[in-house]
Amino acid sequence: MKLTEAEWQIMKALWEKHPATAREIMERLPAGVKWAYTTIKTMLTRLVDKQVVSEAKQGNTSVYDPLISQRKARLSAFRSLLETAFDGAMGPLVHFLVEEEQLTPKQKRELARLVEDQAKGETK
Amino acid sequence: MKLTEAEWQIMKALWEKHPATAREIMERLPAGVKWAYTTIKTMLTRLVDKQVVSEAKQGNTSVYDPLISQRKARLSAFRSLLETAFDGAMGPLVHFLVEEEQLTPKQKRELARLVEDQAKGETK
DNA sequence: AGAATGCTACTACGGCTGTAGAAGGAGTAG
DNA sequence: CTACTCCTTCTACAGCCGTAGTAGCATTCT
Repeated sequence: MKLTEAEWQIMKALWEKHPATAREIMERLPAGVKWAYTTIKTMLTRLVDKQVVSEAKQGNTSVYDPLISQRKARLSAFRSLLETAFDGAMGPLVHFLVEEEQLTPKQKRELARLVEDQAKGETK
Repeated sequence: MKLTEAEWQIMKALWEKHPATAREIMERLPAGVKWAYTTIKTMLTRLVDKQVVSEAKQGNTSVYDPLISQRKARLSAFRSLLETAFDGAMGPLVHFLVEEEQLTPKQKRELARLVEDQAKGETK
């Protein structure tokens, strides 16, 4: 399921600690983000509609839980980028990553190490 | 500048060969994509408004050119993903990439090689 | 000249997004 | 009982996106 930019904000707050009420989510949003309470409610409702979040009543208050993991959401966002911007192939992305100064030397070394570790584990 | 999914299709066709007319772009779209000619014109107009494409008259026909490179568009899309889905940090993304089976063994080796090459060139 | 073709500019329209206000029920402090 | 506070649901609205139709002007075939 595709999340919008604003929805990611909500979801991040929710993944961080859940279940959570709308108010708790509001408090956990990044400092810069100042949405009205009802804005958050609206987005939560939409997320529930999208089946990305579940809603349960606790007294008169709704309590929300993520229905998809951050991992899954990331995967989906990543795939989408790959698809639209890199012809769906890792090749161009890898190339881009390495070429575009996207990595600090440290990250490059870390990446190299991680990749090597993984590569080693595989049958050729 | 942020491109939408549909705009990426147009842009890809345009990067492939340009300058190009709307009709040429139409012909160069992936087989699956069947947009009306005017749809393409509309999107081109919007891209011109967004200053992502330039338009020049050749007789009574418009000829379009990309104003941003594919590299730059990719960079921007990539940054946006990084920002919204990976907390703006390469660390989580790298981790994700290596963990999530996003790479075939071959790609991992290639990535490792590329990364090493780059890492070598740098002052530690 | 008349008809067909091709291009342009303008208009449209439903759905999604960001952002919220308003109204109303319920618990709580006085 | 009354006022305040908090939560909920409904409604709104502008802007962007996907997708195109229509009308009008120029060129070209017959």
